[in-house]
Parts: sequence; structure tokens; C-alpha cells
Amino acid sequence: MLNERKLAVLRAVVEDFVNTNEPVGSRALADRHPLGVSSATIRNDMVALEEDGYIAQPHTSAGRVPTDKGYRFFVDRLSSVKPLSAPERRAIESFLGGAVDLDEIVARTVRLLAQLTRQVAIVQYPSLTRSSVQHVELVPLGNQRIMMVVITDTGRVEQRVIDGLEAVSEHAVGDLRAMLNRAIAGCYLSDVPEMLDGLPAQVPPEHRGIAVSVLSVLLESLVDRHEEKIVLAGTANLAAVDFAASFRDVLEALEENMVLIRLLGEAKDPSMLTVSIGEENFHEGLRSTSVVSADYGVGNQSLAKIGVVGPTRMDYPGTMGAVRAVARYVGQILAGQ
Amino acid sequence: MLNERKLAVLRAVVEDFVNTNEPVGSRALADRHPLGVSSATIRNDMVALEEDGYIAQPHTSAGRVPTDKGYRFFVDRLSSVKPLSAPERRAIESFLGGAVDLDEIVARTVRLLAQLTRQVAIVQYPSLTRSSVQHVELVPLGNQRIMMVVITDTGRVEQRVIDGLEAVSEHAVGDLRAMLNRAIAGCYLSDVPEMLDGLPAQVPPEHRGIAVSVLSVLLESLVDRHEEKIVLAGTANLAAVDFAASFRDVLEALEENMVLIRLLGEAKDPSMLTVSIGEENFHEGLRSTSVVSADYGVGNQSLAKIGVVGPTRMDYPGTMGAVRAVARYVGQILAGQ
DNA sequence: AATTAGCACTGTGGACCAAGGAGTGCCAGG
DNA sequence: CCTGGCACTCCTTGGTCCACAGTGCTAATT
Repeated sequence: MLNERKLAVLRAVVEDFVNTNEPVGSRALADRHPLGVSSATIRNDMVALEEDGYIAQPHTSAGRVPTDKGYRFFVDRLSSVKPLSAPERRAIESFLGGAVDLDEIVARTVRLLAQLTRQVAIVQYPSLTRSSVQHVELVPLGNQRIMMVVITDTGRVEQRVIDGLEAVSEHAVGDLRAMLNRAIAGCYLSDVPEMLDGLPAQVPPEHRGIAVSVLSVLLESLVDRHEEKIVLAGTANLAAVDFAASFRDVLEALEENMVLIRLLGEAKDPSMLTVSIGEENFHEGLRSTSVVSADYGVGNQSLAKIGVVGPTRMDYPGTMGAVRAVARYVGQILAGQ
Repeated sequence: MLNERKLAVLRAVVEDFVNTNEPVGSRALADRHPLGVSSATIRNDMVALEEDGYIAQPHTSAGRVPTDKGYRFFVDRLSSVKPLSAPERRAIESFLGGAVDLDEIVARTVRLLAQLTRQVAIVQYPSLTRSSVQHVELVPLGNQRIMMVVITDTGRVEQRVIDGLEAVSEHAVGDLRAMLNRAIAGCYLSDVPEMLDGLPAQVPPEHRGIAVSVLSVLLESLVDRHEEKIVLAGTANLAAVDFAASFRDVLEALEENMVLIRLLGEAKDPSMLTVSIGEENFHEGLRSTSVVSADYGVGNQSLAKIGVVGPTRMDYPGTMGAVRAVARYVGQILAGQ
């Protein structure tokens, strides 16, 4: 049975442990928090909390430390997201505002988030699937190759060289470009395959081979590897922490793009903050870390995710506040582009 | 006076210390290396080497450790670059071969280099200054904005949105694009400013405002921030090492793009391997690391640099071999694109 | 003159131990 | 149901001791 006071004790344990990084004892709690009861009473509450699995002691005669379950409860029920201060908001705004292209927006975002949270920040490039085609450009390279550039409304540019063609004329390329743009400019990328379905039939037979090559590369470039682009910053912040798992394991996990993608991907509820704590993480090396992630996007379209990785012993309210704020600002910046 | 044998001793000290990471003593040397003299003689030589500053002992009654000066001498005079094995070469080739665009070439290169050397790899994107303009594309976005895309022959794509224009017609944009391409297609980027000098004068007055905006953005996009794009991999490999400087300092230095740029930039002799050892590095946090870097490029044009950062206690011949080999392959791949 | 064997000397690191202290669990009384 | 008190546990710290690895020096040898 968790009464009010026990919850207050749990909250205090989490907060103190996050601050000091040392097991917190009953006396220290009684001193630092206005719980209105003596340390003996707190000890009794702690026994109850320990029986329920919210806290644990590293060894007899040590203070208590929150378990993953304890953090989970803290995040779900005992804390609320802490909004950023006004100066912090202004700093975000001005820092992100100066970016000139998508690469720079992403780069600045990730550094910003790392700095705000003093942890490792992860930012995923906006997904192509939910953005639409702004323009397709075909540029002949010499005589037998074409470079294709797809520009999307989220500022992302996808490029491919199409190789091994029969000789192509400038003119034919121009026609094909016009035809392509007529067919798919403005479309969502996810609709592109459908829109291109009947296209080869409209191409004059002598250029059909080229058209088919171009289309196949175009379609291929739209599938799959878009969410793969992920940027990281702030790994140096990990050095301050000591993990149960070896430091190396954490770094290794963070270098695996697929791991990061899945890490962010686990966020259940779009447009909400998601927190994954310790053992909840699927990856071995990250069992002693927590991940706070959020969607960002334009309007109510989610484009991709951002997140923060830190020790389970992290300042959840603060981190959540920073992640949420940055996600919102990135969305605004992208919308304004 | 450094006679032959003393050099052999120095070489042996470096090699053994790199292998074992423990101060190497005279007995161990006499056992493991065919120097043909007793440990007492080696001790005498070591005293001489220590007086000259090539080796040092952490404390009395410990073995000797190479100093930065010792490593420097080893690299310059006592070792030669170790070529990669045939299977390694094949691995590089097939791994880099599968890349579809510049981003992926760079991403694969950096991972490859990190894996080969088991250290931190750095790859700089090909510089724009030495590449030439393949094509300039202008795409109207709505009515008052234009997206400009510059495609270079090294596969790099630079994009910018030009904002705050008076209303522009499709037609005017088309004219401007044609004019731009006529003026600068095929030019080296470094020559572009010159080529564009008289251009505004040729534009009909009613579109001159737009032309000027476009040109200023174009010129601006060509200056400066091109070498800034740098990619890193293998930081997890640092965890295995213990530095004199704190781990954190090293990671922090590596997250500063400007530091990396300068680090690579210090390479003196283009198209050669450069090694910067310990205290030779300008950055505080990197005083206990060494950097091996090399240029890569197409033909004999240097486009950018790649490098490896590791502990001063590194396998120089092997690392140098890997860096050189990878640099060459990247050049080839870029040439073939 | 260079090399070698022998030996005394010296810091380091690990094992062992004792004292100190933080924090607990439990009990008896308010 | 709360609290003060107390015995107990286990970690941490510091100190001592010893073994070890490796040195520097000297005297003998080639």
C-alpha cells in the first residue's frame, strides 16, 4: 500500500540520488526534505518501497537507490515535465534560427540538445515518406550518365547518378524531366510509385530505355534508407558518468545507426514524450541508460524523432522539458523554411 | 652518439611497448629480440637513450617508455609504412564500391577506416574549391522564393533557399538558370566569382534584383563552410585506451569541428602521410594522442583529408598503411563516379 | 674499450588488517 | 502509528608488510 508519504519518500529518494549520485539514507532524507517525520519512520517506509521493488540498496548498511521500476513510477506519476526558462527558450530560438539549410538545422539542433541536457543527443533527419516532391532535376553528365536530384518541401535533397545508359540527348532529358515533374511534383513521396505507374507508356519508344532506368533509380531512392540518416552529439558528456555496463558498450551501441533508429522508433505515442528506462531498452549495451525521445514535425505531421540518451540516473523532468521544447522549435523552423 | 644497436634498442622499446602497453625492461628486450647482447648492455644503451630524451621511465625500478621524441624518431627513421594484406585490400574495395552517393561514400569510408585501425577515424568531405560546377539549378518555390542547387563534379550538392524576393515568373527563372549555366558550368568553383562579375549587367533590368539576390547567395554558398563538413567514427575504440588526459577531454576535442579541421589541416606535405605526435598537437585535450592523416583526391588534385586519432602508443606502421590505402581507394571511387 | 655477471637498491602493487563510519533493522515506549 | 535507541553489518580508508621487477653500479672478462 503506497500512501501519500511513501510516494513523497520515493520522490525524494529519486531527486536526491539524481543530485548526489550517492545512495541516499534515511537521515539525509529527513534532514533535506520537509517530510515531517523522523528518520525511523522513513526507514519503515523505505522497507515497504523496497519490498515493492521501487528502491534497492547496493549492500546492507548503504542508503537506497531507485530501481528502474522506481524511476518509471517517478516519471509516470511523481513528476511533471519542467518547462525551460525564458532565457533558454530565447537561446534555442536564436541558435536554430541562424541555420541556412537542412543539414545545418539538424547539426545545430543536435548540438543544442546535447548542450541543454548535458547528455548525448540524437536527431533523425526528417523522413521523406511524409514530405512531398518539390522538384525533380535531371542533369546530363557527359553523354551516358545522368544525375538525378529530388528536392522535397522539407528541404531535403536526394541525389543519384544513373549510369550505363545508351547515349542520351539534352533534349530527351529535358522532355523526361518535364514529364516527371508534371507527374509527381507536389505528390507525397509515398504516392510517387503509384503516380509513375503508367509513365513509361507515355514516353516515345526510342527513349523508353532511359526513362525506365531513371524511374527505377528514382523509385529505389525513395525506399528504405531515408530514416537511416541520424546525427549524434555530446558523447563527451558520457565520460562524466559511470555506467554499470562498460562505457565502451554504450559508445558502441550509439555508433550503430540501426540501434539508434530502433531506439527512437520505440516511441509509442506520436507527438508525445516517450521515456525508456534502463532494462526497458532492447539493447544490451544500453541497459543502464535511459532514452527520452519525442517526435517533431510540421503541423501535426510527424517527420522524425529526436532524443536524448543518458544514465538512468538522470534529471527526467529537465531532460523531458528540453527535448519537448527543442522538438517544437525544430518543427517551427522547418515549417518556416 | 646513437650507434646501430642503440637504434635497434629504441625500435624494440617502441614495438614492445605498443604491443604490451607496459614499460619494457632490459631483460624482456634481451629475451624477445635478437640483439645479441646481454641485458646489462641494453641497460647501458637505455641510459644513453634516456639522456637523449627518446625514452623515459615512469619511476625508478620500472621499465622504459618511449617519449614523444622517441615516437617521432621511430616514425621518421626506424619504421616504414606497412602495406595492407591482400584480403584487407579486397575488403576495402568491395565495401567502398557499394556506395550510391557522396554521403554514403564518406560514411562508409569513415567506418571502414575506424574498423581497420581500431581507432577513431575522421573523414573530411571533398572540398568544393577544387571541384568544378556541373550544373546550377533554380527551382521556384511558390511565388517569392527560389531554391538553388549547385551540383559539382565530385558529386557534392550544395543547396540554398533564396528568400524575400519580389514576385518572379517561371520564365525569368528559366532565363537566369540558362545564363548562369552558360557562365559557370565547368568552371572551378574558385573561378566562379570572377566569371560572374559582369553577369548582372546582362540581365534585363526588370529581373536584375532577383539576379543579384541569387548571385549573392550563390557566391556566399561557395565560400567558407565547405571544409566544415567532417565525419567521425570509432569513438568507442577510445574506451579501450587510458589516456594521460581525461577521456572526456579527448572526446570533447573530437566533437569540435574546428579542431578536427585544424588537426587535418596541419598536414604539411600534400599527398603524403602526416603524423602528429602527442605534444606536437596544438590542442590541449589531444596532447596524449597522435594523428595520422593523408590527403585524398582525384588524379593529383587534393580534395580533402582523412585521418586517424589514437593514443600516442599506437601501431604507426599499420595505421599509416591503412590511412594511405583508404585515401587511395576513396580517390579512385570518387574519380569513377 | 666494450661487454658481462653479480649484487645492492628502490618504487609499485597486492595482501592483509584494523579502525571508523554510515546506515540499517528492530524493539520498546509514547 | 510514530519515534528514540541500540546492536549489527558491511564498506571505506589508511597503514604496514612483502614480493617483484627492474634498475645502476662495480669489478671481472674479452
